[in-house]
Amino acid sequence: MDEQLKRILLVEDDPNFGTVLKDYLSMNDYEVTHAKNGMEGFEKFKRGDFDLCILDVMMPYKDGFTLAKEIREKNAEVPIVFLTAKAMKEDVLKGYKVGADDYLNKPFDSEVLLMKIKAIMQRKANDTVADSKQFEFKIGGFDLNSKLRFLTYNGGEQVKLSPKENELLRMLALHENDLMPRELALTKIWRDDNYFTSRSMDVYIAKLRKYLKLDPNVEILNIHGEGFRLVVNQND
Amino acid sequence: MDEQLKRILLVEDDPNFGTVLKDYLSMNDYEVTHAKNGMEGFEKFKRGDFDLCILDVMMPYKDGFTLAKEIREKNAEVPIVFLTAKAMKEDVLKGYKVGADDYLNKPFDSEVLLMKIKAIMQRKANDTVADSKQFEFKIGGFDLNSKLRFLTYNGGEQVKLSPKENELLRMLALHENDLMPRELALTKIWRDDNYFTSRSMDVYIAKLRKYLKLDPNVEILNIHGEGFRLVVNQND
DNA sequence: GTTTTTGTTAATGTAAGGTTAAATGGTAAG
DNA sequence: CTTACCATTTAACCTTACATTAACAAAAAC
Repeated sequence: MDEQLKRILLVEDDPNFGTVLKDYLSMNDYEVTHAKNGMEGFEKFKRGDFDLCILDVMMPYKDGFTLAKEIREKNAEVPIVFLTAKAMKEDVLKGYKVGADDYLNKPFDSEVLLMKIKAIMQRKANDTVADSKQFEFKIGGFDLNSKLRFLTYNGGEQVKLSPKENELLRMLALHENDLMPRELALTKIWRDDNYFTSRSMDVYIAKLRKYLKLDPNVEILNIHGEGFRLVVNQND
Repeated sequence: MDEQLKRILLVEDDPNFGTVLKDYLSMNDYEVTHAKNGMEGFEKFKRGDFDLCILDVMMPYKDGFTLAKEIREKNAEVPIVFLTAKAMKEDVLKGYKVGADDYLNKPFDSEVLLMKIKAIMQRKANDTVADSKQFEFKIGGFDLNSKLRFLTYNGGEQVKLSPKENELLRMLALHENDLMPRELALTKIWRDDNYFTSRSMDVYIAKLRKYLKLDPNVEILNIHGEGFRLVVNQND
């Protein structure tokens, strides 16, 4: 699998500071989603798949702590960093109680932020068993090499797969004969769950079905409203 | 099984406040049923299946306490939260005596309400053994896979089931050879008990009977005015 | 025997999924 | 700088799946 860009959710209501910070992080090879308030932040969090959340503490409607708590309920793993203007001790305590991974006082040195981000990502990378590391699959008569992105049928011709084709087929293979929820592929591969990504996914399902037609025992079934199922019949 | 939306019954006679609150909760991903007085509240409670009740204490004809008592008679589990304008101590006591889970004084911070709701739902989620987790059933010669929604007869052809077919058959299977009350399926699956949902359920019973005809030892019997019974005869 | 409940089939409306082609956007070659 | 190519998204349109409602028949209760 190619190195995915690390994704950061930045929730910051100050438009100037937020934009500057977003640009700075983008320039340093992070993919940044910027939400302008707590509500928006939570919505975006639910729809995406983030490696780190940076939350401003002081926000108008929903403060950073409340947001952090909501995020923690959905996901116990994702690292959270708080930004705060004033360094009040009780706030810091509150933050760590909610499961903060770090704390930064505004104004802060942007390089310090980068280093901290790097450190946090690495720390997490180690103790995360991470989404299965399996990259080779036997699917009926096919062999999928997900690292090199190709599919072979009975040792014959290799079909090259595009990145999306590859990841989608891999995710189906990880759930062989079982349900692969639509939502899972959308949040993990497309990193967004909406009408258009869903349409896009259908296009890719069609492409995969075309490839898999070679083996009549392999098919991708739809489970209406739930997702897809890669089934392999053994009628040998 | 997919995450069901949590359902809230809101009983509040003030139309303005009620509507605003309903909208606010809806925006936060709750499915809200709004009743404008105690009578209506009780009717709707009986017909639906709610995860939480929010009751205004001061209501014209039937006050919140009386309503709460009636609700408790029907269901000892469902969490109840009272809304009250004045914070009179004896009222609070009365509320807890009726089995309140929490108390909120108007005007209240809407975020506080959200947090309390979440906390209560979680608390309940833990001590609820939750509706059976069984998803595979043997019904005479049939195998029902309720997660992937299909029915197999003697290991042969698979029939795909629609979500409603699947849930209904699963509920029948959970009560195999016993009465499955009409009302149970309607409140649990259709989440509403009225003439039309009842007719709809009959339609689904007919569909299931068609599927089950393959095995002469399996049938769905009606118990007039009560419900249905999935019987498996062992005349081997 | 009349009313209520249930059985069954068909009609309707809506949402989800399937398919194809064109638009977009990035990247490498010319 | 322009062109050509590729992966992906967007758009349009079509098909299928599903749930509800209607309409009428049959059975049970009263």
